[in-house]
Amino acid sequence: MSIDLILQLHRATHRVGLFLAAWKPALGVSQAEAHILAFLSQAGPSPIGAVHRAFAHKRSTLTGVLDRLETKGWLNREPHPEDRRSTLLRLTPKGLKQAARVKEAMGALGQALAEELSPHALAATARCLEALEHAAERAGGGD
Amino acid sequence: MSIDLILQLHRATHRVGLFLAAWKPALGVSQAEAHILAFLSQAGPSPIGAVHRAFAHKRSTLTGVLDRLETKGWLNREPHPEDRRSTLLRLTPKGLKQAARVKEAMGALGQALAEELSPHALAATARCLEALEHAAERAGGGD
DNA sequence: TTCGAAAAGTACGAATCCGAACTAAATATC
DNA sequence: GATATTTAGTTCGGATTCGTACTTTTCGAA
Repeated sequence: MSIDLILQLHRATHRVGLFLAAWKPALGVSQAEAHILAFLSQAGPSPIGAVHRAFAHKRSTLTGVLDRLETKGWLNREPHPEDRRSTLLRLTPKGLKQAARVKEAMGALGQALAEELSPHALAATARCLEALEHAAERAGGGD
Repeated sequence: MSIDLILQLHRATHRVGLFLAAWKPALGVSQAEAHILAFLSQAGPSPIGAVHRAFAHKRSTLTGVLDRLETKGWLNREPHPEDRRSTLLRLTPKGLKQAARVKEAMGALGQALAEELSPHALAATARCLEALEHAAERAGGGD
């Protein structure tokens, strides 16, 4: 029964958060901040909208998180060269260093996962999550 | 690479939230409230600790959510007959009705999922999420 | 039996997140 | 070419969540 799958999804999400919070040496970032650091370090400089689509945060939430990251000196907002409405987010060297630490923590979790599950099972899960996103989006979760 | 899996997990979680928020007729409950209603209607009267373990919310968060549900008349706190430290949560008839609506919405999402994925893939995902929980918990996410 | 953890919850202020209204630039329409 | 719509992002006040400290009860020993 797939209601359980949804409940399980949320439990797993919370536990990932607890794991990152317990990581030593302490990361000193909230979960949302960690995600955005990891995302930007993989995707390179991106407009805010791309981050929004990547995580489905509320836009106003994103503004706040980005403010915090900018205050900490981990990223800069710069004008988008091709669209004056838009803002480009770029990690600073300090931000890149911090992102590396975040990815290290996430990688450790991935490592632990890989010890328990086959690559095939992991790939199946990625597909399932993707399908879940699509299903939720089509069925009414625009924004 | 499994960092992406973690980022994807959060995106999927957010999208499920958007789906539930967009459900018509409106549910009028937050995500956390919806989860707890669904859980209690499946598990029956439970102590707060069981709900805590089921979702890995912070305990203080749980107190607030339960306060809201109690104010709305959807659940009661009653003393646990066998442990005077503990409190038993019981859905009221109104709460059960509300839980049924929540489960209907979740079921619709599950339905959409089932159209895209085989039962086998869903089962693989459930196992993977379980492994993820265990990995995160063992590796440092106690509470 | 009594004393020291450990477990179950709550209280409260701080941090975070969200909804609604807003500005500004790009695009479509007439 | 003027105007309406869409897109990108922010602001602000309220709702939610969290961290820390606290109370009460239970359990395990000395």
